[in-house]
Amino acid sequence: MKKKTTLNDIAKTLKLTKVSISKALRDHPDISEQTRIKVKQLAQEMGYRPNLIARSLTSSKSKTIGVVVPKIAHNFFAHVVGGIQKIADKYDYEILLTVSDENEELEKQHIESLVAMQVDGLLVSVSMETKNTEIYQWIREMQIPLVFFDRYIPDLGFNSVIINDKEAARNGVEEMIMRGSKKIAHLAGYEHISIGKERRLGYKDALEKQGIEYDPSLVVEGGFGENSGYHGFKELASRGVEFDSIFAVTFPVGLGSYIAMREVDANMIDNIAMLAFGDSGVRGILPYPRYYVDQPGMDIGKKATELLLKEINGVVEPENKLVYMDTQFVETGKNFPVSEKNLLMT
Amino acid sequence: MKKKTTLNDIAKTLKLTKVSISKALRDHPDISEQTRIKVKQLAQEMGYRPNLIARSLTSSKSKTIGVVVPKIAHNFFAHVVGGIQKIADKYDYEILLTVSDENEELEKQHIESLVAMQVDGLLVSVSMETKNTEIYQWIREMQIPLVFFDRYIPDLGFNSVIINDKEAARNGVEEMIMRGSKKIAHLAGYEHISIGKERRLGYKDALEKQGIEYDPSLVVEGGFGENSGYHGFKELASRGVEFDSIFAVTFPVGLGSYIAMREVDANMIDNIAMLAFGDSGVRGILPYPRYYVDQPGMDIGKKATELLLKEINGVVEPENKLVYMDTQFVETGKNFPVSEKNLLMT
DNA sequence: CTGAAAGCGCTTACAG
DNA sequence: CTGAAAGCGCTTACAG
Repeated sequence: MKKKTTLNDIAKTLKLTKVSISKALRDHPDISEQTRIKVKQLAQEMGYRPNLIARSLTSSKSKTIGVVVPKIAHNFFAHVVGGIQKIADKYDYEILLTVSDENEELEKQHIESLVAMQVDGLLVSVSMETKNTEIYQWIREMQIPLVFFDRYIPDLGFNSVIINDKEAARNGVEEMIMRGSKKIAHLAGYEHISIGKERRLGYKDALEKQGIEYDPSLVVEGGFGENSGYHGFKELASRGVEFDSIFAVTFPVGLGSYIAMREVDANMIDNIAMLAFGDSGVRGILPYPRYYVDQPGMDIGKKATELLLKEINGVVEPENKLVYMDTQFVETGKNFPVSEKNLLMT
Repeated sequence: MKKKTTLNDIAKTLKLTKVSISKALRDHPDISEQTRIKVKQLAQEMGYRPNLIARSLTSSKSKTIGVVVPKIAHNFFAHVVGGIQKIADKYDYEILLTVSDENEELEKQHIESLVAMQVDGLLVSVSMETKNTEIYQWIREMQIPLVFFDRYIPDLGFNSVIINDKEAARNGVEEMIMRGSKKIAHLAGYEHISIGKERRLGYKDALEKQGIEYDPSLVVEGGFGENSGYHGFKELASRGVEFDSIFAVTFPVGLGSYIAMREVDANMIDNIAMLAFGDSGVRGILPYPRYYVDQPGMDIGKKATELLLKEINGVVEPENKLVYMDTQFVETGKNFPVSEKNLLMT
């Protein structure tokens, strides 16, 4: 790499000192109109760009946000990251993006190196493996701003931007029941992860409200990816219990179960109704899931980033607040008519 | 934010100097066994983490890679970013991710600020608006390592990791013809973007090879997003020309055209065969596109990153080399049987 | 209006 | 084996 031109380079050819150059470039009132113009012109000619690393070191602000997502190649998280980007752009922050791949150790390592890189704050969605909260307690002690999104750990003193998982699950399952579902299986997420726990509670609530008895043999617990859905369905099928519908904890789980379903009995596809959290990103075109809870990924990303920036600027205090984003129950091809206004505007 | 402990903090409580601490922590042979142990223990207790910003300033290596993608909430790019991450993790680099949103000006701004942040190298996929190449020439002059992926600008002296767009398009269109397509419309991308130009050339080649006359009224030029597909189809339909098949330059274009198709005549859906570059990420389940060119997003990301790291380490010279990644022609539900081994392993 | 001094947290090269 | 010096590129606070 070629050597970049520095304040000193400009200073020398102008027989001034780097301090004056620094001031001139930042329109400091100290500097006279004419030298300011002269300086800026030369800076331009010499292709000067401030070294932001050096600036960070003096200002102890890096204008950088660290992000940890469990997965990136998944519709929902990709949209969240898109939202984060939009707000970051607006306020002139850059994003250090890391992916935990649902791995607790990787998550911890990434957080540590982001902190070592002096990010001004962190945005994290917890991996499905994470059980040890030490690293987060340390972040809290260090008073490093952090906002959770989608998957959070409660009672650690951090704000979280999430959807109302329990409520949305209850509503979704009730809608299925009103549309004729009688025996609804649940491919559930781990209980120790917020979304797994809450969605399952919503499922139970819906059954109770509709006077249907909760049957544990209709529930299979697992992770949040396609593999879990695939094996979850196989497990379910092997139990020999009857069901006419499935509530999948995430879209990937629904997708995995659908693939398993094809193998077990292709006819099921038309006869088993499926509800999932999240969609494929190809709205209304995919026949599965028949019903889904539309999660506003981009809005979650935006909101979480705005909140984090407020904490960074000391406008908002970190606490255990949960900020809920609205979701929508969608019946494929019905209340989401495919038309121009639903284009993703890309 | 609480003040982090520094080398000096450790030095003081140990009545040593920061230099010795620095050496001790990095296992420099200068330091005696016992003080090394003492230092490390105290560092641990005091929760010391090196300030990577400071280290960057002295070492003039930031261990950071800047990435510019046109879109992030799109299956293909999300997979590419996933691949970039994997390799970055492996070699202990962090990723500064930016999104140009297909906007030339934003792209330029992001590149400038990434350079100002002293990234060790850049990975970029050019926005569909980009016509001015000045910023890239400057990058070249500054000898900052840069590798293009998917969408590149030729003859600027950078290596690019791409698919063989022309070849894959030719092959795909020929496959359609062999399956009975006779009049294939093309929703094409802009000519000034590599993938737009090459895919169109492939389309023409296929027609020629199969003895079908090229008909300009079957080609609509536009961008690479859903909107372009939507309006492209409407334009096509308005021309009153006959066609039995569509070749869409990207998956989003195919999706947009499909939505428009539904509006114009829902029956078309079963009668018009569609070929697109890229898929939905929900392999084999979506009825559209009937045919697609499977683009190995993750592999492209990995390969581009590996190449970039080699340039950063001076092992590979930047030149105008094009590295091609393999693609595969897929007929939905046919040569991509839905089964466990096709799970995305998530 | 311009400059000399000090410092951000670290590393490298040179003394002792 | 330990330390004093110098520097990475910038900014802040204080003199003149």
